[in-house]
Amino acid sequence: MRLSSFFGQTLREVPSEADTASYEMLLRAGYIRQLAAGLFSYLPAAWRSLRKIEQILREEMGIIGGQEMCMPVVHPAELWQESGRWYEIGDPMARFKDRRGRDLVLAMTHEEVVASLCKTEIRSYRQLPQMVYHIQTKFRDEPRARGGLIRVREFVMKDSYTLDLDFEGLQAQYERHYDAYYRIGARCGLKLVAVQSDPGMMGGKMAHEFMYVSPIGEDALAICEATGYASNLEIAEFRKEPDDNGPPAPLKKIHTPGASSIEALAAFLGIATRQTGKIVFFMGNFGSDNPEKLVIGVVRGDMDVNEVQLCYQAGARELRPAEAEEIAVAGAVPGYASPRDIDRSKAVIVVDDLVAATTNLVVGANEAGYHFTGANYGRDYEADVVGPIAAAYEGAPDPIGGEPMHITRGVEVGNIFQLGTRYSGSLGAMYTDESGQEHPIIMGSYGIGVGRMLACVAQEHSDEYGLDLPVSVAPWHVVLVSLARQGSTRAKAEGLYQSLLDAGVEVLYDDRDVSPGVKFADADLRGTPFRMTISERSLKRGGVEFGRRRARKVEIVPLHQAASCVREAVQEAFDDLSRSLENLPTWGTRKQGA
RNA sequence: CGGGGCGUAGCUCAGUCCGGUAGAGCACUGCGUUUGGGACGCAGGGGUCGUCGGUUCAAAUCCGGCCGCCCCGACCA
Repeated sequence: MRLSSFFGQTLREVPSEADTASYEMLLRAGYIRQLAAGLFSYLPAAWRSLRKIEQILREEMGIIGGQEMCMPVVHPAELWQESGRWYEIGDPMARFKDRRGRDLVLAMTHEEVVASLCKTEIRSYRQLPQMVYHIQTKFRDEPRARGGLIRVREFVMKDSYTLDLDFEGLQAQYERHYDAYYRIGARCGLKLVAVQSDPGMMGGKMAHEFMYVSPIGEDALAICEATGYASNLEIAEFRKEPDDNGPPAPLKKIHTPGASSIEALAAFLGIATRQTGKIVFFMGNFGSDNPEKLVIGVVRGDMDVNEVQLCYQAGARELRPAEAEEIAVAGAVPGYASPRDIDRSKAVIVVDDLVAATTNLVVGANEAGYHFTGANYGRDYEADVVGPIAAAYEGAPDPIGGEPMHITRGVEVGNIFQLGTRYSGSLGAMYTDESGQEHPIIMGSYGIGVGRMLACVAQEHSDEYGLDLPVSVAPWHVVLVSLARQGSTRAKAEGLYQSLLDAGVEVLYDDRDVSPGVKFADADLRGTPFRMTISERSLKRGGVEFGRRRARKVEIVPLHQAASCVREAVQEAFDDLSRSLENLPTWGTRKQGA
């Protein structure tokens, strides 16, 4: 590609909307342009990179037996009504009508379509297992897009779907995806970490997310290097040892004026926050048949509630923060709230298992300015559910070996879900077994965001000068900078460009009539891993300069060897990436709890 | 959806408080000088100041509605 006629300009100044390094660099390097919130155009540079990522996805899906296909972006509402997600998912699903008034949706994902296809395509156990995938646009009307390509509304995703006779088959395909996802990350030059995750609205029981660990990530992760435990904080467990607060003491009501927070209470009484109980209030949605109900969570004062776990333990579909009036209905007094004296018909009380096992906590008295000391579970208050609802925290002992966990952040690049019969059941995707019995197909679904992968690679592989992409993802292998001022040099540059093309090297040829500084700055920004410079000066020294992007030292390569030299360097770079595949985690070698 | 910020040239921003002929840098066009890390000079082109309405002799500026973008929170397959 000749830069003189290339579409996509670099920006010298940082666009004000750039909130992450990846976004800033992808904008400045002329890869992407925002059209509206969460909607991006991919300029030629980005498109080349995205197609390379897609090709890696195709190859790895092929290796584990996937067959590529393509399913529509627009779906009839009936399909989503049958699965129930038409009703479960609210605003994130974009809905519209066609000219006949028929309800349509923009695809958020394709479980329904796959299940629907299975109804006609899969009849017999002889046709299973199967694995299909496509690389297709999705739309999710996110309440708030951010981070450039990190969180967008329209995006391209590779999503694959496995179809099995039974859970053993599902497990096998799940494990193959687990391994493939690690390989995909490595081939893109990005280290990913698999963490256990919440199956959430996908249904099913086991799920992992493949995370790019970075402070820009939106998910919090609990990871223990020592034991290998790795989990999304949403479902992270940790080992709990109750403090020894002595044998149960009598319950005593005490005056605690102004101590309406845990910190103030602990300071007032001269005790540690861990000797108190913290009460939090949510409104739980318990499904269409039940009205909303107050959900009261109780954790130890030094801990926070894990909302996902509280929701699960309470048996609610979803939680939202409760309003003051809603709290008052059950008889609770915020700031001095107590698990005692709650109207149990109006609230679901969930007590953390650690709290239930700890004696003599200080809790509110449901009366402004008063608390109880010596509160003991079972004697002084009871719960509808006792379960783990406390959020893991920095240094919390991991559930396997009790080693301290580290809380970090990560971007979810991919995920794998064991769906089971969630969709095949509701949509009637059945197969007939040897004995003539019908069973729902056992499904799994597996996604990787293509644009998000590019964003993460860009985030990881950039410096103050711009992008420095891995050879597998960079739009071009090498940028050929011509500083030619004489016609004869220009002719040599043209010849070199042609010989690089002939050698199969992907070359961006800077043939523009601009100053050297501009060319070097753009070369640094655009992220090609190698740079070759031809000029009167280099020719005087015996050829052309060649080296890594921004290399301090460059080697002089004779003109006639230049193309093969680049080709070899590119091959070496690919070989390096291949070597990084050798010691990747796999399902078989993963540590317990990973 | 709640809280906050912003909307002026392709980009980054000044001008708004205190109403009175729309600005700068970068980018772009032409000419000349330059030429190994975002050169210089001269001459140009480009904006119904997000939008609709109100106040006023007069609105980028004051007031109100709406729209859009960004940040924090909520939400997130």
